[in-house]
Amino acid sequence: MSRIDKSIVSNGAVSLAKLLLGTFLVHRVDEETLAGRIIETEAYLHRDDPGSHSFKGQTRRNRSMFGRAGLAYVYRVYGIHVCLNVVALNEGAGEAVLIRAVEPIRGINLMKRNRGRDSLFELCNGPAKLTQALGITINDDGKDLLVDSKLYLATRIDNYCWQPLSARQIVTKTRIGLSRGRDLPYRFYVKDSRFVSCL
DNA sequence: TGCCTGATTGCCT
DNA sequence: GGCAATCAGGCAA
Repeated sequence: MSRIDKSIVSNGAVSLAKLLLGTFLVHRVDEETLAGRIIETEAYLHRDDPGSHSFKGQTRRNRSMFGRAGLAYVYRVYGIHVCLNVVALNEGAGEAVLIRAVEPIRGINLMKRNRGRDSLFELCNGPAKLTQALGITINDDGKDLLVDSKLYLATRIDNYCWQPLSARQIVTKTRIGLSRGRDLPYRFYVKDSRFVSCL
């Protein structure tokens, strides 16, 4: 088992958002392993980022976002969906990286059942789609993605192995769905991947 | 206490 | 392109 190293998540959110591209998100449920390759991320900072949940300070909802680097910050949005973040930098920094899209690698049949649809490209191409596909819930908020036995980040799975992407393999755009902070270039995705949430 | 909004998705026209 | 679903957090009163 090849976990993500602490030194990686100790980067700031912008740096971590790019480093996470190509790594693997793994969720073991019962006897099955659900896993995908991270294709699209967004960075959320603390001060100077009005689009971030942490911008106005710590609350009960965003408490995990101020936890130590590598924790999962899972929140409910629009009353229906949940989204998964990886906390960045260090405890108290209030920085995190939203996982927006994943390329399904393992457990695809279960993902299809969880999602109620069949197209490979519709399983994990959105922040709330991938949590649904991987069976991630609000109860996973605060779990340590570096050491948790069920939900964690990895640099290798099966024959797939992560190596950091070069700058020209990464596309930089503005973030999706924000009313504030929409001009900041904090969205990143793997160039030419068919698994992004949108272009 | 009440109102408004949202780091989304999917179905409708 | 429009819009409903659905509810907790945040803030005003």
